[in-house]
Amino acid sequence: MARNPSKTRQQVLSEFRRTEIVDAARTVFARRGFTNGIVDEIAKEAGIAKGTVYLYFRSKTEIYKAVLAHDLEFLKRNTLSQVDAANTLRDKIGAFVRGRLENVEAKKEFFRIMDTETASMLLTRKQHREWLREPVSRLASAIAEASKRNEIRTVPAEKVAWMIDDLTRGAIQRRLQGQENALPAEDAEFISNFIWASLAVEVHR
Amino acid sequence: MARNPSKTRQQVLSEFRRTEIVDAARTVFARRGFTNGIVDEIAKEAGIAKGTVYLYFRSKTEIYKAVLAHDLEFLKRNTLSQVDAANTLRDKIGAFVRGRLENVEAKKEFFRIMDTETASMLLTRKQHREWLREPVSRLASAIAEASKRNEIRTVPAEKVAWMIDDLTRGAIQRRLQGQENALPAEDAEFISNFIWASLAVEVHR
Amino acid sequence: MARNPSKTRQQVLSEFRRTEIVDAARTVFARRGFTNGIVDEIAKEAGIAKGTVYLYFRSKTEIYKAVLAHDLEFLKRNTLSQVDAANTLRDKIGAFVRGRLENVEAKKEFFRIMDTETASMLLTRKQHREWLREPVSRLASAIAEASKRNEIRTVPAEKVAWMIDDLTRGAIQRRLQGQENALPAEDAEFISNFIWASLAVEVHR
Amino acid sequence: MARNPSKTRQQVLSEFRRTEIVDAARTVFARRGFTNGIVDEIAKEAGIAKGTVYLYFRSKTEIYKAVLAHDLEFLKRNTLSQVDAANTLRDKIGAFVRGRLENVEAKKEFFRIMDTETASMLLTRKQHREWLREPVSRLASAIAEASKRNEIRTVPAEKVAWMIDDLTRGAIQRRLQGQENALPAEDAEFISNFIWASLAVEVHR
DNA sequence: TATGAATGAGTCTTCATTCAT
DNA sequence: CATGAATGAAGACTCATTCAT
Repeated sequence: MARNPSKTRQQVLSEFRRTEIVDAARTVFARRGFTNGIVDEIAKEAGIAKGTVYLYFRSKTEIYKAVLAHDLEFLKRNTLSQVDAANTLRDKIGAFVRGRLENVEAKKEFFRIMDTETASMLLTRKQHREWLREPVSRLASAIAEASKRNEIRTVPAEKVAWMIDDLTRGAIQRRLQGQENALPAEDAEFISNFIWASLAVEVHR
Repeated sequence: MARNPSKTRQQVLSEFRRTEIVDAARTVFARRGFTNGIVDEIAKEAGIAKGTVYLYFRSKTEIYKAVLAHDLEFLKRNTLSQVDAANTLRDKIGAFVRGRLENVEAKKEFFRIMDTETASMLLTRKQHREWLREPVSRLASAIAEASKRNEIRTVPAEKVAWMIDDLTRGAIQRRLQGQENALPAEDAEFISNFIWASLAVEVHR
Repeated sequence: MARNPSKTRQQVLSEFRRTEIVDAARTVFARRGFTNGIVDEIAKEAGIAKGTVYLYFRSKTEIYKAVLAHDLEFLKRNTLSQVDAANTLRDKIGAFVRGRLENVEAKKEFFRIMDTETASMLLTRKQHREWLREPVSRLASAIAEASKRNEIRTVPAEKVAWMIDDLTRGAIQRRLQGQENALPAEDAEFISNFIWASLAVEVHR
Repeated sequence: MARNPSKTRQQVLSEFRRTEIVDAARTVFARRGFTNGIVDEIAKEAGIAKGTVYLYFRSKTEIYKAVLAHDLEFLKRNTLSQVDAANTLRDKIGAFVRGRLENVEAKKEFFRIMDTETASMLLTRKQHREWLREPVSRLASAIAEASKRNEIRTVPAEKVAWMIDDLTRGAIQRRLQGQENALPAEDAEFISNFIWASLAVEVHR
């Protein structure tokens, strides 16, 4: 609420510009990919001049990284908070899948960028891990604990967590391609149930 | 088996060159992606001059398509034959997953190319479908039938088939990133079991 | 006359650059022809970088067209105004021939380009007609009228007009080759008289 | 009739091939111009392999020169013999103009090549002069003599001869462009008469 | 001789980045 | 800070010429 005294007017303005550029870049990169996404087009999309872009970013690659950083950070936070908010493993899995699928429509452009050759080529392995791996790890922990509590059968938690991620990614991809017309929530529900059915199976015996 | 007598020495040589170029291109595209894979580099990799490449392919794009066509065709045939050879649904699922995972080491470069934005942009939707969708559809049919025969619970066959594909792809990706050190067969086994556990569940009730 | 207030500084500068490039291109194309006139050479001749050329013209062909458009337009206007200013047919013929010959020295490069295979291949037939044909047609009309008024013998006006054009072009070519050392005016005078002598002949009977 | 003993079988064959190539080249150059006339296309047109072309000609340019040499030589001889065969100046002029115009249909390709930037750029000034100038000079001599004999008014013979050449060229060009549908002989007749009318004029007074 | 596959120099064109205003 | 004109390195593609067979 109170004006943060550490941020000067300049800094606020500067960050605002960076955000504008990142937003424009997201749109352009989603439309054309990294190589064909032209700086000029980003500038136009942002309503500024090409040169201005270079006042805020060292290079086209930096812009791209900024887009990824911003969006992956968002995705990470978002997923983490939703997973953390759920109490049972079943709900955590549901939260993970639904959380992402429900974001697809709103974050189409981001998801389109994510699955790109360039994305993985430009990020440090470390960065990539941190962003993508952390939510999965959180899920893995929950799985491990549930396993320990015998709520589910014994499984390699990490691996299963990644599999949940795989299923979610696949669903997202098909959604982006217009190959899926069910509601996101339904879709998520089905995936969660499918996973749960497998995990819970031995316990039910 | 029998030597095709209609193939002249020329044709054989010509096909050999095409193959050499496709092989070189696969390596280069896997290393750099489509845009950064320079024709000159492909030529060098193939041990020929740049101009020679253009004797066999009209354009860089055509080379890329040829790589995909060749490898996807292989993948399709391979998967189909293995799936068809299996008798039960459980085995078919196993064959699908294992068939792909066991290929990863040998076809690393191809799989690296596959998951690329460019791949889908350059292929006709028709081709893409035929290659990627057909094995999945085959699996879907088997699922549908097993469902009808009450071997598994009732599920949307197509969707589940795609999910199996998703899980396989994810496993392949982690394998390519060196994130997985289990044997492919073990990995495949786990995935198949995981799926089967979910599908078979209600029948056990 | 009045300075056009709608032209911004930018537009003026931009038009200036275009003109510079067109001028440089004229020189280069006259020296080497279209195919051998390299864009880089045009740029150097204009004292700018190669890339800059492409800020003002979409392609080498467009530059070439611009040269032709500019020069043919000038030639057309120039010829038309001089022909129109003359009162009698004899004077009109004289104006046509002299008008062009007197331009040779100043517009050497342009005339060198004009007689090129490429010139006609790159222009729309429509454009070509408009520029080259219109002055000839004007002359033809004058001939037709003079013929009707019995100032000259009866001749196919259009054909004779083209013949006057032929004679002028030939004279220009020889001039460009240094094969002619008479003054342009003298040369023109001789040609006009030669034509007039033929046209007027039956009237003298 | 008798076999020329100085020509070996080899030489005959060799000359035959050269002619074939020159013929093919004429066709291709007429179709595409020098720069766009590809050696490969010439070879195909001649029904031989590309490499073979280089057994007979050092370079593409040499082929082009050979085409010009052959055709200009033919044109020169043809014109000279027809002009020489005529007795009066009037007939000589008629022979010159008609001789060429009647050849247009048969030698379309050659005439199309002739009026090309490249033609003049590749020929030595000397060669060009010899071929184009000689027939004109012959005409000039006839004019000079007729002038001396008072059959025509006094004119600069050389210049008038070139003008006759100009008119003929113009007529040919329009014919090649399909802009003229009169018979060649009629066309030639009109031009000759037009010239003669001018030359004879003062004599008639 | 004849072939035609191979070569690589030469050109157009694009676009990330710089810099004078 | 903002601009957008200018730059030039980089890359796809063509085609005259060579050369092994």
